[in-house]
Amino acid sequence: MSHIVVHVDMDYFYAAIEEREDPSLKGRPVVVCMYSGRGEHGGSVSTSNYTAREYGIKSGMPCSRAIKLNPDAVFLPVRKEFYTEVSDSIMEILRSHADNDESFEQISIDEAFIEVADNCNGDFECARKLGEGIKQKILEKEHLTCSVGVGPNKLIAKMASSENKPDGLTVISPHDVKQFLVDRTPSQLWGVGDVTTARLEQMGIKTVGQLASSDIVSLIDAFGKKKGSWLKKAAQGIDESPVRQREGSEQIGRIATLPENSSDYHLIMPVLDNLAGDVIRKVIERSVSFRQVTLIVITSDFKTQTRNHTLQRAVAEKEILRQHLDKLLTIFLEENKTDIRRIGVRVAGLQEVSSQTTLASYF
DNA sequence: GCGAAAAGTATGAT
DNA sequence: TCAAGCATACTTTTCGC
Repeated sequence: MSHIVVHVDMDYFYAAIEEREDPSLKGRPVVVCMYSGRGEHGGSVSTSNYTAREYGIKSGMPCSRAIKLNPDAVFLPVRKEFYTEVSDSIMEILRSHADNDESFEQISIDEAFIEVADNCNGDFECARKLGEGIKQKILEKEHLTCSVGVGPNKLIAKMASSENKPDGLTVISPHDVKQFLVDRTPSQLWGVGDVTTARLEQMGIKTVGQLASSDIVSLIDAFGKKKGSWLKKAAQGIDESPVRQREGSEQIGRIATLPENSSDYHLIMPVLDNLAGDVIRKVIERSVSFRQVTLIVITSDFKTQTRNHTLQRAVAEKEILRQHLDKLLTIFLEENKTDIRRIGVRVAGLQEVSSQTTLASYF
């Protein structure tokens, strides 16, 4: 049987939660910020509610710019752990509507796909009702709205959910896919960002329809084999990637802005040490160990560089992580003169810590 | 010179 | 002009034979 994918996207998630917690915020522009600690307003906008968006305030924008756009807006710092709790509760609802546990895929703190072809016996009208049911349940349980998209694959479902925001529900049946896509801009395709858009424009491709009928060879020429052929298929509404349960992220990282740009080990290492502690905490929580350690450096010219080390065996110890980061940083500072603006840690090559004792006591 | 692993970069969404 | 903190996919380089 063919697929029916439902994509659920929470509306202005962080800001909506803050509104819910403090009803006096409703109707006012609300901006949730990630502060860098550089001056009073240093940082970027994480999420803004729709009232704030009317003033042009949106994700990724410097907070200082948001203030200029509306000095009367309410600015709040992100409370990630709290939002994660709310997210977990919502994901539970979504998971319960999927065909089975394997047919649920959370892709971010506020978005997920579910496959419902079996539950709906291939019927898109049934999927619409299921989507309405999900919206209702989330509203009852968490007092939050979401936008839902239904489509024959993840790509179309994701784009459909963006179609009517906020609090929308859009169903695109296989028959509607071509019309749905043809007049869109390539940037509306999920996976096409600024860089890809600019290159397509250079090639004279301004609509998804044009992309769909453009020459695969020239696309591969410009974007490489994988991305080139993906673009052509996506433009035709074809996406075979399955909805699959993710076991949790493949990497765990933390990054922060230094109090000032610097190349001084004594200023940078303590910051790095704190980040390493955060990472280790998450590692322990997930009960995993890691084999790769990466130092992330963003220099004062905003270029990102990474330095990596692979361990002999997977570990989960703070001291070992610290040691390797220290070495990577020292080498980096020896080889580079540009000041550092932001510093980060990432571990990867994660493996489940097989708790032998637990297993043994179980049997 | 090969395939695999490691290292490093580009990209994207919130 | 001002620019956060994540994760993933992809590409290039190095390693082991």
